[in-house]
Amino acid sequence: MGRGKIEIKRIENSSNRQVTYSKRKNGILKKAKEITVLCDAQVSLIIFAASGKMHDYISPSTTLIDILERYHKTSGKRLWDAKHENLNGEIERLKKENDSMQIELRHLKGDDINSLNYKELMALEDALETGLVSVREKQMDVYRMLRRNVC
Amino acid sequence: MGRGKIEIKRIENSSNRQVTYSKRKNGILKKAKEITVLCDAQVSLIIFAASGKMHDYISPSTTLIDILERYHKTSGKRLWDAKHENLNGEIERLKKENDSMQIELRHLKGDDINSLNYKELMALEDALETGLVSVREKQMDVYRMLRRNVC
DNA sequence: AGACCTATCTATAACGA
DNA sequence: TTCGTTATAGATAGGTC
Repeated sequence: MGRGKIEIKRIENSSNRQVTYSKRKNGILKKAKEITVLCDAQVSLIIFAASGKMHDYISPSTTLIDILERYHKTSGKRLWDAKHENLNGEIERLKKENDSMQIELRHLKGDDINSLNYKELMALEDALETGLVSVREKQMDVYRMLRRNVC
Repeated sequence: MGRGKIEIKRIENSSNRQVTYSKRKNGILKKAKEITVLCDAQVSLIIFAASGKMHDYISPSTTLIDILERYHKTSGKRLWDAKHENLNGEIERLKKENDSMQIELRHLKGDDINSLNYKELMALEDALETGLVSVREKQMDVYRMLRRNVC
């Protein structure tokens, strides 16, 4: 549709590609509006350029959500169901992580340790001693710094 | 584009409207495919005829879900229902909880304590000492139990 | 409903400023 | 780069079968 015929394959020259994108994007948007008016159609059109810029058109008689619901019903394809499952999975994972950290924290604070065996208690003691050593060293560092600044 | 020019307004004759719908729908689908190939664009196009029939095109390099997520991010418009928002909210909450527990755990183990001030270091020392006392008491309990069972 | 036809209209590729 | 401009390719309205 222009001075020369072009093959339908990726336009290698990036500035031509950009120009063509912009023109054709406007063309498609216009067509979408036209079919909406001419034929009582309901259109949802979302275009992302390679650059990341987005353009969209949703027929004014409807909403994107409405179209997606109808899409879901008509095609049977999952949209946010799958998304929901992913989210639920992540929540499960986070909860487990949370629980085990909470238990570990309580143990370090000396709570809920009745169920631990002797070996576990020894490991816990080690961890606490190591922590205590580090913290006391750091305290001394801070203390020395303060002294030096004062004197 | 044809034997006669037409105004862009609803086509009153229903059979003409249907025919025009079918032709233009094909035209738009073709354009969507073309811009995808020519310009590396990613398109999601869903069309409902007044009759309820659906047609769609999603660029093969992506998925509708992916496009909707990007749409959500780019436009800020909500697409998902309240449930979805709640799930996202819960994930955020869990992640924060997770992060703060992780930090607390590291502190108790004597890691990453450079940023703590003297007061915080003292509180940490207290916590560790309390924990250590509890753990050693429990160790003694277990030890006494073992002795009693042996003798 | 399609599928094909074709005169006409529209979109746009290439170019220029 | 982003406008206009213009020659041409492509889309399609109105038809026929």
